[in-house]
Amino acid sequence: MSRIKDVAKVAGVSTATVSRVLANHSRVKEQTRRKVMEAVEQLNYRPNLVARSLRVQKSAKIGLVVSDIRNPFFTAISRAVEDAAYEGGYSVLMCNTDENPEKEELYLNLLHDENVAGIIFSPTQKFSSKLASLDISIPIVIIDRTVESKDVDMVLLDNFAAAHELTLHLINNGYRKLAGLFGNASTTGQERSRGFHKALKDNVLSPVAVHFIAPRIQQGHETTMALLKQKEKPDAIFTSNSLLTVGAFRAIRDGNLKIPDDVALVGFDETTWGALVDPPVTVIAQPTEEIGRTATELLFQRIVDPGRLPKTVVLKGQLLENRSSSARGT
Amino acid sequence: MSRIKDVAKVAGVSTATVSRVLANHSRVKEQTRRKVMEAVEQLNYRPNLVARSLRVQKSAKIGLVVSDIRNPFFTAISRAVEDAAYEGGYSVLMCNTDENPEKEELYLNLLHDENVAGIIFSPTQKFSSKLASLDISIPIVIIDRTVESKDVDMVLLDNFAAAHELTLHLINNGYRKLAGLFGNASTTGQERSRGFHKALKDNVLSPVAVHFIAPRIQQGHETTMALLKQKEKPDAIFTSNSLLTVGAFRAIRDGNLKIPDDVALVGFDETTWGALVDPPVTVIAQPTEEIGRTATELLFQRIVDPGRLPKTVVLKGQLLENRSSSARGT
DNA sequence: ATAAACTATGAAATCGTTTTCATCATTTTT
DNA sequence: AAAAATGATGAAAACGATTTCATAGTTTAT
Repeated sequence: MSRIKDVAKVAGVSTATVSRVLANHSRVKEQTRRKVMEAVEQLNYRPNLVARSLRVQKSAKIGLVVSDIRNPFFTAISRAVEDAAYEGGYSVLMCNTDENPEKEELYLNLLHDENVAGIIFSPTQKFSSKLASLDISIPIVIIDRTVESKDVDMVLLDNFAAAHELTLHLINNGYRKLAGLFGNASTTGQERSRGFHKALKDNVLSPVAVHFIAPRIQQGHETTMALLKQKEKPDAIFTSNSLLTVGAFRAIRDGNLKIPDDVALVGFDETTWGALVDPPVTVIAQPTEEIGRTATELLFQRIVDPGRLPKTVVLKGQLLENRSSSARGT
Repeated sequence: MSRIKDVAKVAGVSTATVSRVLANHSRVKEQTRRKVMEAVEQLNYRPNLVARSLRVQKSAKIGLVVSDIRNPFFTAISRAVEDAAYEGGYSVLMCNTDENPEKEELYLNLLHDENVAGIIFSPTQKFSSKLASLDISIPIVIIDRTVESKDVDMVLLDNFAAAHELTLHLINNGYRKLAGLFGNASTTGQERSRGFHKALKDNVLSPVAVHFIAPRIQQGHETTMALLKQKEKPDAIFTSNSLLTVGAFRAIRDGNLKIPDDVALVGFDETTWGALVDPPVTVIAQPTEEIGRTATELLFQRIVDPGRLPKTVVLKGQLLENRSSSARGT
């Protein structure tokens, strides 16, 4: 591996000049520029990014900290962030925290210590309060979940409105005994439950059951199984996250019940499977591509101008009506 | 942010001593150790990883270069690699190449320049020949796909055997007019097609159609649509990748055909949706957790001992029989 | 023709660690 | 008690880039 020193020697100039040619900042005589470029070619020189990062105290990397890589929502986000970052000349360091606050702290510190230019982060609820106290002074954009301190960029779904709309859809289609399954790891679950409750209250209804559980297929399955065995069975199940939806779907099928005749099912996130199963599942689709892109752009803006006032972008979900919640008695 | 210099000053020792205390290598008097640790606590000091990496010319990061993050297979692998790396004290820098050889080269160089300790990589077919010529002298473990130069660690599925078994399963269940859809980006598609052909030949059959296409839902859909319109319709479709399986599944449904009565469908990889749809899809499940773990372990071994002879670990897929390919006339 | 202004370049400092080498203090051996 | 061995520590070099500052060489202004 060749170093800048080697290039300088071959070109017959100082390392400072080589650096200047490559950085393209200050003026260099055309003749020397050519000499240097030739030497660079010849030696196939690439600058050492670690050394550069140490010197300039920054890098062309951004960190992406997601809470569950197996959740298709985050996969889709990752993809969008990756693309947007690549276009901006940045590469992405991706970390999976598994909804574990310890891992969150570890990875945030790690990324900070790696001199990343900024971080896109979906924090657990536990962590959100801690964020302010963390003394990392690098650009951060929060996605998917709110944090308490408002002075940070965020890209969120209007979860309340989305959940409200989804619940209303169920009510309008004739369902009256609704049960809600919400993730307990994020603020998202909280907000969606508020929309759920509001819609019910507006219609003078109360939920048959409400559970805050770990956002895992397994938990969704178990909880739904229990729900379907209880005395007052729900006629519709509202799930706040696609992993819970999978669990619920399986449980309903395992109980030999028909969707939506025996029990309707709705959820969040447009997934491959949600459209392929029978019946296809009604969901609120999140604009993942837009969330990822917006977050990356917001991050870039803040990197360029750390002083700019924090912005919160709230995006709308889109109701995709499907047969899993078609009107009662149809 | 405090530096090692600050810690040294507070503790009243030299930076060398601080470094020694933290590295835990050489001996330090218990009393000084305590002084240093107190200073570290007090200042909340964390070593600058970039500086360390520059000095020791390595880091506790590994690179994971996958070809499509939206493919659940790679998501599952990522998860396993992440976990295994975390346990080993490493963090993972994850890159998505989108089956694009340019991005592959870019990311491989980037990771190299970032001083990663090693790379886990699933190369495109185009790239595999180039790998040997690339002058990056860091530990690499290839996953999922073979490369031409044999002197590198690999973790692979026995694709030939898996495809053979899957094809035989179709034949044994009474299907005779098989069509094959294979990914054209990887060696995996090639090998699976060989297993497919071999099983047919063993039974004195020939395929109705064979297509090598981009491993995308869209392509799988289009190709299957065309297949179902041609004169000699297949009675079973073999897909070599879960994205193609999705596409085929949709196309069959769009054509109002019944699986498996009108046409059977089999594929690779255990996915959420594959088990939930009706009928559930027969697949060869890959041991993703094991692939990811093994790759990480192999990489760790090579990092420790760069001289050890390259190893290729070949894992077996598991046939999960399902109704999408149940015996004809049953 | 001389002074002033500007250009192009190199030497050296710097980023924050780790590690070698030398040194001094302490313990062990004779 | 002197010599030898061992232990603990600090000063300084090293990793490989960027950038400040100084300077020699040119051009422009007087």
